[in-house]
Amino acid sequence: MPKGTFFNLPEEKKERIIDAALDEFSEYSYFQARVSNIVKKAGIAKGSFYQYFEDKKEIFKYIIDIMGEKKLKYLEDVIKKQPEMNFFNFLEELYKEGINFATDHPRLNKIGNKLFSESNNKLFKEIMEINKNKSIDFYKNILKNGVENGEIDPRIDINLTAHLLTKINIFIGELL
Amino acid sequence: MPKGTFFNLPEEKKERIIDAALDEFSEYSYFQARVSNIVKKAGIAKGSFYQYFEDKKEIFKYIIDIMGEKKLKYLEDVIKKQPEMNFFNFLEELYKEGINFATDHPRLNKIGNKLFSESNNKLFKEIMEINKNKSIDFYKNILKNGVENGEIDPRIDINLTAHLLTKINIFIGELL
Amino acid sequence: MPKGTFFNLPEEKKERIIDAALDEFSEYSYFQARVSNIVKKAGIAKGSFYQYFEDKKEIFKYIIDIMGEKKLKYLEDVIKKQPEMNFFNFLEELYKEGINFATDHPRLNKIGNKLFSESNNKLFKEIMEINKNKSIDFYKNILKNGVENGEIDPRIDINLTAHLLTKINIFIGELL
Amino acid sequence: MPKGTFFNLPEEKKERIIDAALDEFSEYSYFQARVSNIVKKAGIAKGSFYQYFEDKKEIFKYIIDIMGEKKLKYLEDVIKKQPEMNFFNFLEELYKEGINFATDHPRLNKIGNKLFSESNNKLFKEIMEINKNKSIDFYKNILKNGVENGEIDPRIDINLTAHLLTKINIFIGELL
DNA sequence: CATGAATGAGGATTCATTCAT
DNA sequence: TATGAATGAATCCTCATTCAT
Repeated sequence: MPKGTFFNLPEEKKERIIDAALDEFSEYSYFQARVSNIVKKAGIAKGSFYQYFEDKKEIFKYIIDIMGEKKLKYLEDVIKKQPEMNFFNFLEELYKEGINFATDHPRLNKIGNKLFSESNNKLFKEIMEINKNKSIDFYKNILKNGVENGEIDPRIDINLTAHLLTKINIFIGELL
Repeated sequence: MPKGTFFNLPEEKKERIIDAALDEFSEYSYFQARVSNIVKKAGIAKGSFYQYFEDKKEIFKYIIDIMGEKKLKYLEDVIKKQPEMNFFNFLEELYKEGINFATDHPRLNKIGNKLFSESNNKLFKEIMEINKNKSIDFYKNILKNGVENGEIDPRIDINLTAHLLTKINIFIGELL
Repeated sequence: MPKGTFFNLPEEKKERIIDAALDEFSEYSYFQARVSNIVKKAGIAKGSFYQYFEDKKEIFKYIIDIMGEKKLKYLEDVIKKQPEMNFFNFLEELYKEGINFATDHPRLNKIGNKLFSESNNKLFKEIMEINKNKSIDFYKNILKNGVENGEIDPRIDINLTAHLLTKINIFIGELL
Repeated sequence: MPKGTFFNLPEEKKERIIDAALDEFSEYSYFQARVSNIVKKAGIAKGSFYQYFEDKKEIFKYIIDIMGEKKLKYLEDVIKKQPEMNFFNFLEELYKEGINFATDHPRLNKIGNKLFSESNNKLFKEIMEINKNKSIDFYKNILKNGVENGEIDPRIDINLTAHLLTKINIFIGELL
């Protein structure tokens, strides 16, 4: 999370900074992304950057957080309606909203795609402090429900399928 | 292409170098990969490296080339038999061999996957001097054939479909 | 000396600031000490700090001044009684009070110790604009008296001895 | 310890670098010392510095090591003769050699003095990874011997006395 | 051809101080 | 007077590439 100083900033400035970071991180991988590019694009001093964020890692994680929240907003309505739907309709709706998200937020989509492909990197795991993948967990849950409701063949490998569904998600995102 | 000096090297040494590069580029992205790691693993001097290769870019492209050739070997037989097959059998065989390749050459497979995900990067395009994708061109060709033979609906968007088939290829590679 | 604004401050605030500076300078050397730590501990704004003090140098010198005054208070009574004492009793009393001071004001004692060890540093001398040491001068004076009174062998090197007595002072301070 | 590359350097260059480091660390505290000053004085490129030493910490520790070894050479002969001497003669000889060391190596002496005064600093302990002080341990040992031989009153506090003897050592060093 | 030392541009980060309100 | 955001020079360190032997 950014430091308090960041949140005290006028809305316009915060947006300029986030926008600059989105530009940078959607174009370059975390390691290729340059703090100096972000501050240049945002029109702030280098020193200021470090008053808002602990380090490069922090702004990156913040951008990922924003992505998570934004995506959740798209999926929320679908998720609420889950009880009324069968598994396959639900999946369909989920993907549809995923596509909407990617269309509306192309830079976040790009970042998300990179994220997955970098997530195997040892150093990267350290940076993100992520061990398990939220997305995979999400699918595991709904798969389990599907099995319990008798909509899904209980012989499937839930773990593998969740992994697969996540990959398909990414796959679709990359097509956009 | 490596300099002449590289090809004059004893087979064993060349292999050691390629092996080291494979290790490095399959573990790290092009930008994260370190020349010094490669020379250390290969057990050669830094100066020697630059007598074999113009720069980091060059060895990377060379590895990609090797990958292309190796993959081609897997597909060659299938491609030869294309005239005797209908489009969909052909596709099936193609994928099967693709899977064989990925299984036999896990490091090359990893590099190939990374390649695709980095290929959007402006800087990366410059590095690779690649604008068009060989794989996509390949699928375009066989799609065109399919259309001509009446096996494929001529209303499909060949470009898009070729793109899609390539992605599916990558997608499968990532699952392995 | 602090700016006028500092002295206009309510007593309680002034003390908070001095206390924070004492904490910082007793824990860290002048160069390791951070203005931002002082303002944080004092609970004032950074801008305010620079309305009270010209710069870091100034608050440091001010702390040193306070130390000098406080120490003087301890020694004053002894000094007054100097005429009635012989040199060696006087010295003894001086050291006794020095120990009392160090015990009562551990942070100032720490700062004083550091001061001496840094005082050789070229940059530091510039900061302190000190070339001669008050303490040494003080001992020179009483040594001269001692010689005049016939209590001390006139063949001693007054300069050297004054230096030595100062060092012994520090030495004792460091033991506490 | 420096990297191998440092030891491969021609004697003259190694000396130039050590000399530059001695200059810097004897004038400035570890934190004030600047790598850029060292390389400038040594006449080497910044990048070269980092091929010889992992970081600033490492060259500092190396200088400390050199100091330890050099000092040991001075004390070695005295220590060998310990069995033939009584405790107080031994101590005297030890101090004499300590003075010789300080006179012959004024910069190392300065660094040693600083070392002790900084050794209380939390950050500094981390840098040095020193928890117990070699010097104090050394004195504890010879004190124990003295007690066993009946030369020293067994009622003394060995710990405290060792500490005191070390301080006196430093004290003398600072006088030179 | 082989070697490994030399180089320096460029990166992230720190912090005293200034500025605008 | 009080505030805290803004600044940028200065710091340590990295690494692809060049150079001299």
